[in-house]
Amino acid sequence: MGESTLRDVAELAGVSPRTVSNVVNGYARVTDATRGKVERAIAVLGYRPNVLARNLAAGRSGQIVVVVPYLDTPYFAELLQAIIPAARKAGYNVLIDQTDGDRDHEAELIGRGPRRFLFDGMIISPLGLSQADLSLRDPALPLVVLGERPSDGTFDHVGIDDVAASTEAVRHLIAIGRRRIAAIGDQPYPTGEAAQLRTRGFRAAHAAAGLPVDESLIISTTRFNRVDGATAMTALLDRPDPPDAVFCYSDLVASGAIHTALQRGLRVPEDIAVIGYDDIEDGRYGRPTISTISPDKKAIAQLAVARLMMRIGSTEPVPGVELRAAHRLMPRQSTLTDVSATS
Amino acid sequence: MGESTLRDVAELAGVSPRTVSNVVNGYARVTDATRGKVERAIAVLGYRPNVLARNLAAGRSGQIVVVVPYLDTPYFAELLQAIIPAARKAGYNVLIDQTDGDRDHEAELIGRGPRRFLFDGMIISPLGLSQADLSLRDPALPLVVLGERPSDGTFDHVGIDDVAASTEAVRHLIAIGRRRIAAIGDQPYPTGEAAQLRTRGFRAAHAAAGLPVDESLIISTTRFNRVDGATAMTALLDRPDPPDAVFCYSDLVASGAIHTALQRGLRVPEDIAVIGYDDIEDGRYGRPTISTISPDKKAIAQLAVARLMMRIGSTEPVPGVELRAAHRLMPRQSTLTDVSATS
DNA sequence: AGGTTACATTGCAGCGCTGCAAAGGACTAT
DNA sequence: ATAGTCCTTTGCAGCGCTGCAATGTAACCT
Repeated sequence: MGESTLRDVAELAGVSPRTVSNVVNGYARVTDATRGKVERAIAVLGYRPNVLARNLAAGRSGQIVVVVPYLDTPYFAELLQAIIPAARKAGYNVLIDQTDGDRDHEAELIGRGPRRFLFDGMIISPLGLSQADLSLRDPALPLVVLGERPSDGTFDHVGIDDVAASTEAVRHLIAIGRRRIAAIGDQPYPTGEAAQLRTRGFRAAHAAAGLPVDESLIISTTRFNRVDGATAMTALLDRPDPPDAVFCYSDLVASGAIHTALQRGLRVPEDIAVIGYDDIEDGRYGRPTISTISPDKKAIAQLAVARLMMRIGSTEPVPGVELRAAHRLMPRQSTLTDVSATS
Repeated sequence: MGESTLRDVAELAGVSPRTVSNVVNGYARVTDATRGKVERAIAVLGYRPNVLARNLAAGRSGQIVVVVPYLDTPYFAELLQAIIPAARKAGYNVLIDQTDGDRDHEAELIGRGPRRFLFDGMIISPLGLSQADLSLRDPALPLVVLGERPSDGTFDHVGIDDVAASTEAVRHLIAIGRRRIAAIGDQPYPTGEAAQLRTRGFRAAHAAAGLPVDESLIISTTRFNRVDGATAMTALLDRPDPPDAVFCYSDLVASGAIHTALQRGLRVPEDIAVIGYDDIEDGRYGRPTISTISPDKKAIAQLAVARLMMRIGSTEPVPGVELRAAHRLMPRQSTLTDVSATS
């Protein structure tokens, strides 16, 4: 059996193709009798609508694209897991694009590329793109930005309050009695805005507690992964005056840092407490479990998708908004010795 | 400016729409003069072809879908990185689908779902699907299977020689003088075929060296990740007679196992040697670097894409073939003490 | 020169569906 | 009985492109 079309169904059901279309789309008022006939015909023929034709006729692709720097970074993988069902529910298929954080690749995607027809809108987590670059985009592209690139007023931005979250993380370290606190993950250059916000929180928590900040304990990294954490931790522990706690800008960094500490025979958290950021699944199962800042990924996904749908649906330009999802401090074994319940 | 169409370009260039189409597609013989005119018009109008319309007219979607159980598993992420460019080069866009290893989800994808129109073919790495399930698929779907589900003759299968690779891995452990070798990752049930092949290699290497296999050293796991490795290693080290080497069925498992060993104050590889499988990037940068079996991911990707293109292009049913990509043993620090060059 | 070949270019029809607006039919109000 | 109202169903045209086969024209052959 070849594929049957709307017309075939219409013929078999004895109605017009348009009516079949109405039934298929749950449109308008269709009498139960008609609906029954059509549905029976659909079942008999095994008809399924041709998405391609539908999209061409409707002038949309029915797909959105989610652009992330790295696919194998658990945080993005988990975020995608939240975005995909949200988009499906809204009737959209999700394309995934990995950019490796490459500026040109990202720029091409938000520009007027030929692939533009494949998606109706984009959710992007930029890495290489600077604030200025973002404004050079195709203005006709409905866009929602994740992470830390505040909106220029023409697109939406969804994120958590990084400064507040970071402040909480460091405040937690102070609360458990640590005084020499290091930070791993600063990125003191234009595209490192996300990192800089965390550094601001780091400072803010110190200020609030009346503690001085030892600038030499703020370690920069180019990425946020295990190796970076391990390397930075090695440098910290090689010092004559190592820290007694570390605030890592991602759970992967924390994981690498803990690994190094353990390898050196240090106890975590007794000798050195570690807190991460992102609340990735791995951190909930390792030993020790990793204390972290848990962004509400589901909320981020839903906000992003909802805004994007709105933008896609609207003909007028929509002013950009800043949306904040919730976050929670999750104390676990890497900062507490008496944690029984984890998760 | 709204989007301009083929017709607009044709009008401006003073040729027929069909000629513009020919130029755009690099088709047929077009005189340089005509091509020049058309290209100039395209540039002036900023024309880009509407992929949707093209696909509808051509009766294809221009997309293939790659189905993997987990997106955040580095092996799959890296494989995807190889597949995507290969598919793009062949003029196809890649959709990515994660199934969580869920049988029903996988079954739906290879069946006659409504999303079928979104892709012309599928590359799937099944996990929940049994051999029998695979044969229940939509026969009209061009399909290439990765991993260990040998072809039933109607689809292609691309993989490496798991038995041979596993044998090499264990032979390596024997060659460096180990005699009590454990295996972590067996899955003695129908969908665990991949794991079972590795266990076969494990046995084969023992047999070839005239060593007995201690069955109690073969540890089963449900998945292949860090936590599984850590848990299994804990069990092994708690024994009165712990092994002096471990063959892990993935690098993630190896990573978890090494983590546990180090945490217990053991030296790797001196006290216990560990070898993994997959050659993921993380294993090349950790401490110690992880010895592993490196499947030629690029070759796997290229073979899979090439076969799929062939299937898509062919109208006749194509008999399924078994394709083997190369693999290499990569000795690194976790099995050798004097390794200087890693990679 | 007449006929053939070769090639660049074109026209037609339609992929399968939807937007729009009108037609048809049943029913109510006067 | 006639006009008006409401709701279901329909027809038309076309989204932008390509497959196919045909057209026209220039170059070639004998």
